[in-house]
Amino acid sequence: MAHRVPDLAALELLLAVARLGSLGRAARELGITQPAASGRIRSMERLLGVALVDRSPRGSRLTGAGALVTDWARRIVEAAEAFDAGAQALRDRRDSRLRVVASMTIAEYLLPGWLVALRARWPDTAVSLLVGNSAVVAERLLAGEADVGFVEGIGVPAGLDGVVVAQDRLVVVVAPGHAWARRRAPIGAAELAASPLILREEGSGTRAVLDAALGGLARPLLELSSTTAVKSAAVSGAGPAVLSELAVGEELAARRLVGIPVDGVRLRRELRAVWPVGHVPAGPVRQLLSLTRGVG
Amino acid sequence: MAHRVPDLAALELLLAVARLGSLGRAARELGITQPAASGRIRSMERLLGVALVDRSPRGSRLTGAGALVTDWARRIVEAAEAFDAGAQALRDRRDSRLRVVASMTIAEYLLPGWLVALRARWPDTAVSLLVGNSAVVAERLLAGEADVGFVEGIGVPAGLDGVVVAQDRLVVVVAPGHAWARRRAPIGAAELAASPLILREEGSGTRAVLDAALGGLARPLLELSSTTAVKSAAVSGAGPAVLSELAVGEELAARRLVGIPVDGVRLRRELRAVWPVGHVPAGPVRQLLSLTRGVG
DNA sequence: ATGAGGACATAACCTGGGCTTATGAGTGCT
DNA sequence: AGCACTCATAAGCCCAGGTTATGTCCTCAT
Repeated sequence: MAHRVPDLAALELLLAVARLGSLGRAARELGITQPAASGRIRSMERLLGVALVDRSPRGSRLTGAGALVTDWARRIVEAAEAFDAGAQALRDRRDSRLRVVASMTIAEYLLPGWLVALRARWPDTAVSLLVGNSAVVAERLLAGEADVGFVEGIGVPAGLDGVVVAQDRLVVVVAPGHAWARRRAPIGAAELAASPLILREEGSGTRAVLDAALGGLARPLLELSSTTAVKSAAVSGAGPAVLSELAVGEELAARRLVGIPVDGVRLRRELRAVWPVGHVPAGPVRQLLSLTRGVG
Repeated sequence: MAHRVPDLAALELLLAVARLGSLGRAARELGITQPAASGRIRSMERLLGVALVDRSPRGSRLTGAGALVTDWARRIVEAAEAFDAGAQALRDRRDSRLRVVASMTIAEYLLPGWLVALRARWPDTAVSLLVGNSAVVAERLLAGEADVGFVEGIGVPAGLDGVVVAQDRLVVVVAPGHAWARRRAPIGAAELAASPLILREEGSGTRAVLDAALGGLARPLLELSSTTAVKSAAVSGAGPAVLSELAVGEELAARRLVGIPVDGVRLRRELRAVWPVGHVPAGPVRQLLSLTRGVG
């Protein structure tokens, strides 16, 4: 698989060429020499079997295929940037200026994007990240070992203040081929509770919200231990699944999964930024919050 | 940037270790030796500055940080698979069994996912891909140079039959900091037509749909020549933008953009699979359609 | 207890991709 | 004409990452 996809450096080079219109300028921007860039693009074209750029004595322009490939490449590079931002935070365990402690869902799906944005606007803010459930978040904040926390759930842990930064909604999804994908009427609470569903295991946050909403009645068709596994099962048509909207945003947009409207069930939960009471967010914390809520 | 992100082979190895629970088995699956896998994981941990797997004499299990990193890595690998599927199709432009011609939006956002699924289920189907507007799609199909086409828009070009495979909806989006992000009431047609918007250039499919819906009245604040540019401008807070839901699914899920409800304007458009009249879809075409509509 | 087997680590060696510098050739502006 | 810009080619160097061969540790079955 990896054999047929150019490496990240090559993809970034391609994006730079697309943006700057010249191999040489792209090379300079990436800190390599022009022949290196030339060779890299050439070997990428050989790998893909498609001409990507039109060279001319006064610059290089993408071919039609090149434009398409560049768009696919951009997806990879963006995912890599999110990875990098998250990894960077994970690496700087202590002694960094902004210490974040967050729940798994937020750390997985939201934080990388925020960190990319944070670094774009305030490149000098060093961020560290710790992952844990609500209890861990509260403990670290109150011990002064973290500057800001993110939790999902109904309330704010004792001793903390907070604001809602996002809504998470659980959604019922099925593969496009499933019978439910063609129904017009929303599903009611009773029917949902009676239907066997693909779910996270008991004890997970997602499962807890669903059980609470239904009154502890969710019937498992499959119980899987990771969000990804649930998603894969649903995509492959095993049955209806209940998942965080955050986890399936891409699948819904691409129609690999279809969302089924639900009626009479409260499947929202708030995602909150939290901090010790009295500690008014300032400095880096405020910067981060401004990105998540758009108040800055 | 690329310096701090492991290469794709390393990320795939990490996913394999997570799945199989053993360095050696993961190595075997990827066709390399155990010491190579061991070294690769080690150098990845050195690069990230975080322990990713717990080695024991009876297997390897992910650490907490490792699980998080693995999830981020999965995003990159999935993007790479889509890239590969698209590139493969582009490469086999000639002499292949399933020749697809599609519009830009579909080729960029939907086809890669379909092709990954197609290859997973029918690995021997060689796919080729050509991109063009509706006229090009019709021309190729009628000339017998393509087996199936995908178009976006209101109707089916003359001489072709088709089915709707997905709905595309134009959405109005703003950055979370924009004033509209906090309004409760939907925007009406008149207000939308009166507001300066970030738009694709005139002549693009997206712009055509918007102009038609508003009666040719859209007021540009910025006119940009690519979907990506419009998206970037909107994310950076330049103003409200109108974009295909497909293009912003990820940004909406991650709350980098906020969708504004619109009232009284028909912003849907159908995405259709098309073929020459009389040509009942069969073989590979039918396989592909079964993935897009879930009827197979 | 003791030996077999699996899993990971270490060591020594080898190969090739990708970088660099140096240079040539085509185009257009002044 | 000549400068300034583009990209291509050639020759040489370096090291990341692979391989084979071995060592250590644990567990399980005889």
